[in-house]
Amino acid sequence: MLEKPDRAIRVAIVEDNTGVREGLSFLIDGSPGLSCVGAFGDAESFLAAADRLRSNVVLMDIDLPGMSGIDAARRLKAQQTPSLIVMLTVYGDDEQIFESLRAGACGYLLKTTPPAQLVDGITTVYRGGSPMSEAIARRVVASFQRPTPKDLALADLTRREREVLDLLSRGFRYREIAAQLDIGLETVRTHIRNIYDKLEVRSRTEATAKYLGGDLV
Amino acid sequence: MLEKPDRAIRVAIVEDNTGVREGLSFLIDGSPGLSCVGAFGDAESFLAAADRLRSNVVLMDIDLPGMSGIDAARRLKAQQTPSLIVMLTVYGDDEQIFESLRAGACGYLLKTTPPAQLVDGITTVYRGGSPMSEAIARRVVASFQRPTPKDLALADLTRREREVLDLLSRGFRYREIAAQLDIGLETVRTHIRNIYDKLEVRSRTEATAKYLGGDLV
DNA sequence: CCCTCAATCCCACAAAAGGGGGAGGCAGCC
DNA sequence: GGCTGCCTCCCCCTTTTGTGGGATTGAGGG
Repeated sequence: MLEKPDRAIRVAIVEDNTGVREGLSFLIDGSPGLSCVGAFGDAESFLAAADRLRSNVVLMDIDLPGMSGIDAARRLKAQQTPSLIVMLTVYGDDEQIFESLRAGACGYLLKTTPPAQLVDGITTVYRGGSPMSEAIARRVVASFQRPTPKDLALADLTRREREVLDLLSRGFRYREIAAQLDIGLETVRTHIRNIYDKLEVRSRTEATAKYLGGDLV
Repeated sequence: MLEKPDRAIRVAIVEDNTGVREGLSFLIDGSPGLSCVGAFGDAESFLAAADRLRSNVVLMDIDLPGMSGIDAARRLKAQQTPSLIVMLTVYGDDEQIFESLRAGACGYLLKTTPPAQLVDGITTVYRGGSPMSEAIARRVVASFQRPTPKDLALADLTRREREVLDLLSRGFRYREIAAQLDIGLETVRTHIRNIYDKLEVRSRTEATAKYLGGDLV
């Protein structure tokens, strides 16, 4: 039952707007090397069909009637189906970007993406890349940069204290830290007390949270 | 003192290999809209000159004699100079990628990047994007996805145990956890023992690392 | 009814961590 | 020469954790 050339990248579409959906389907089938193997108006019907589709790439809208595209991505990942998911949406707010990536999306394109770049994005994700609209990529990258409230406090730490804190946050015991730095256990304790003073914390876990910038508490 | 057209993107290069450095300089000056305003063989001399360069984009090698490109990026960010930093290196290991991004890099390109895409990357980062080689982008995106080895172990935890683990990972003491859950201290201890058993860890920090999916150790 | 399991609590002991104090050596600075 | 900051180590003590054994209740299933 071959309807399409076998080597083409099998693309599925989940998009509730009929016009957009058909436009995408048309674009994909009109692109050499790409084949649209399914187009769905909601996440539920897509998930129901996902198994037999054997799609390589899924273009997923986020704002769908019923289940959201993000939840759909999560479900798809939970299944055995190893599709590459590219979110295709009008929203570019941090919340949805990071939720999507956590849910397993490999790419994130805005609907303003020109057709040629959309096609390029599909081949890119299939090649092992992660297509993202420019502004999206910047936000993703920016998320790695510590907002630096911690850097201020951490800036007061001496070199040695930083070393100790680093090891401390990795879970090493005092004696293990002492061994690694080749100093005495009491010295480690002194450093740690000074670190706690400067960071205004009272335990290893709190210090780790501050060090890693994770505002856990 | 205008040596170059004023509207060109001012690009600085930090790269210890002379041949590569000159090649990059040549490429940039030969690209319309780009101007190489400085090329340095080490981080120190670049940082010393950074103020007067007024570069918009810095192409930064990582493996340099003396200070590493990552440290240089950190320093540059610490200065007031608001240059956009694009790492350009042969290394693509996770450690260096994420350290670079944390240090403030806005892009990460491998040296295998073709000249045309390199030029494109410079304009992209100047436009507000974050150029990354395909494999790099995928790693960055993948870092958001909980590797889910933890989910498997975590799946065995009971509802109560999850609650305790969550509080435990936030640094609360046993008695504080007990108070919040309105149970006895001994019960908390029992839960924690069971959690440690199931997660196969022996300390709070290890449990936290597994819970947060952060492979700290 | 018996069994399992989650959830609760208890005792005891050892190891680790946290908090107070003090102190010496050494480098750099005024 | 004094002063300061960093690194180093020591004492004593309390609190918190980790580990070993238990036990009881209640819900749910075979």
